[in-house]
Amino acid sequence: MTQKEIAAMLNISPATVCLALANSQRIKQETRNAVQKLAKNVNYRRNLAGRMLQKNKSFSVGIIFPSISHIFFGELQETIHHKILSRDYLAFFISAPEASEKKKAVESMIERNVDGVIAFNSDFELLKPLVDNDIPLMLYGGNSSPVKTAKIKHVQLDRFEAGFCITSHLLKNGYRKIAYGGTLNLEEARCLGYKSALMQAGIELDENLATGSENDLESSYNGMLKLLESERPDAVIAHNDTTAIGVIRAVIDSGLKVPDDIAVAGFDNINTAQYLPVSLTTMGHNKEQTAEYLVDGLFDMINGDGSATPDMIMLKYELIVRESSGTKKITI
Amino acid sequence: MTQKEIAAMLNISPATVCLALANSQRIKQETRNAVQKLAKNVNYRRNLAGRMLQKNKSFSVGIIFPSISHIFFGELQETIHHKILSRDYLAFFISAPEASEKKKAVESMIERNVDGVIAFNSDFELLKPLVDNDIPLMLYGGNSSPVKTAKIKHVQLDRFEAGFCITSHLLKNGYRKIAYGGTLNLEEARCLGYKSALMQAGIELDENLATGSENDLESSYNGMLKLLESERPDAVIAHNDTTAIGVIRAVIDSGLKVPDDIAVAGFDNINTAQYLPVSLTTMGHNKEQTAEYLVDGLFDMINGDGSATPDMIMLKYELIVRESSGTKKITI
DNA sequence: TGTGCAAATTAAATCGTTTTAATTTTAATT
DNA sequence: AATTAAAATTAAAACGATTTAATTTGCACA
Repeated sequence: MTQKEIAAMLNISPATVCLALANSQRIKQETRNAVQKLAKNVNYRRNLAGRMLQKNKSFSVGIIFPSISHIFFGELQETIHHKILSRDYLAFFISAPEASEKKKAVESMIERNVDGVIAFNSDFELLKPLVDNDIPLMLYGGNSSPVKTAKIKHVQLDRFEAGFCITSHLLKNGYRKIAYGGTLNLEEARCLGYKSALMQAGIELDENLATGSENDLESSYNGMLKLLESERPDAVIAHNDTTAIGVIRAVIDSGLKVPDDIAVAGFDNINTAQYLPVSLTTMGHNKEQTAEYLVDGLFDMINGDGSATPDMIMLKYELIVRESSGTKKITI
Repeated sequence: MTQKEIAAMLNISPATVCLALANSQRIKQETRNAVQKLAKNVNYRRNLAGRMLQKNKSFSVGIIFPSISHIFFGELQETIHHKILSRDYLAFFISAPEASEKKKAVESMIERNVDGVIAFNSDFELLKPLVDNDIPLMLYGGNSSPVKTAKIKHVQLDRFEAGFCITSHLLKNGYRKIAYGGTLNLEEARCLGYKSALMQAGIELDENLATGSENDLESSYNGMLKLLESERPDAVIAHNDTTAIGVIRAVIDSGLKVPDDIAVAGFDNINTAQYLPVSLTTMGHNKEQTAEYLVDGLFDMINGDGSATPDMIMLKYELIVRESSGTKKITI
């Protein structure tokens, strides 16, 4: 059923139908009622393709994740999704771990005329085509854009501070031999914070004291098992909470105890963290607020000039101490 | 940049450009090359709105979940997503816990002309408008459709068997007072299997022996704490793995041990289940295979007549025994 | 130099909605 | 009844890609 057909049924013009459906004042109340009533009766639903073409908008936004199955992003997705839906928009979620997939995702978004994009931890270079096509872009983490446009906003995360804080926490509690659960990348702020805190305590960073694993469960579990064959750290800072779960399990399977033998901490404060049999010490931040800023900021750029929301915010992490990091037992 | 503009630049007709871009044999190789080369140079990207309108297809499918943040669905989503992407389609994921939200989601899908829908655990009645609009529908769980069309397929889950199996497992290991972690709904197959196994062992179902909680972490945690105030089951069958995590934590916080004092089991075998500090006994099934059937079946209906894939498959669960269910210690 | 046939190209319509500018209708005023 | 202003409606074009049917071009052969 199309507007044209409705028009024919009522012996009026398609233009009138269109305006009446939009409840325009230009159309007599009586006519509007008639159109709306008939539309309802015949189950009319406007065709978005036609609308998109005419309006040059798609009423959808794209969300590019490194991985949807990463629990933390799943949690964010739910909230983001909700806020987008309430604006009568729909979201294309794309999980694109690899650069080549990200590139393809970006092409897809342009083809589909998305009205805006939120991208997580992405290399700006890959997102550039969006900017070239004047598509509002909201960045979360990742490297910051060298370009300054009215159509770009950022959520930065104080990962240096977070790495520093969690390391200091462990140091304060007496742990000295603190390993990194994941790939120790000294280009990354989190790792720099870790290094900096160690240095301040007079401890030299040992690059071998890391699992070197990917950030999934299996890999971090295996990485930790392997590390324990040659080293015996008294604490581990995991790249994130999921990684931490793998690390803890490896400690247990090596016949050791968390936190008595080895303390473990993560990042993100995923929902399960506090309910784990060994609850998890972690650096958390407010996901609800993050999602809100991401979506509000994006729509500010889509519907307005972007001036109603800040161009950048810096998210602070907060230390959440739980069972997985106790106090180092002094062995005499 | 549009096809028309490219046509103007080359002094040929838009029709030729369109055909050349589709690499049609009808166009001379030489012309095709010229068009494709120019298109690449000027960064031409076809506009999907125009294409949608003409083809009456959207090259996108809708996925309706009860909740994206439910870890199990997150895991499925990743796989499904991947398989859809590889077909040059995009997916709208909608998380719609409430009936009203599902209804809205369905309207959205129709408006947007999705080429097919996968719906999880949904009441068929709510999905009916899709069928009326001839949109291929793939159902996972939920109540089965009373309608038989070439455009509907099902994945059924043998939840009765699963409930029966996990309960039998616990009974066999000596547990007698087995509670249900969640809302005991005797309309639901899982619960019926539970009841049936109990009956077979000569145990009467005690409807009070349930936490009565929702299926999120917090609610199941609180529900279990509450239950422990009045009852002391020796095992708990949780509605799913996430629920099980909440239950286990409640047991621990009540000063009891899993599985020594209380055994716990779940459903779904989420990725974390085997890595938890107390690894989880659960009823699992092959997610990869599930996702494959869902997507293959859907596209079989979208692009073909649906005859290449079965109209219904029944997924069997498999018992995975881990630490959370030990053997009941005999107290003399 | 035509004739016929195949190959290559194109004009024009279509998909459904929206919008602008123009037209028609209605009502009010003289 | 004529004039004018306001209100209501509408014709027509536009968005961009695709497709069908028609036209043009090229080439081989007589």
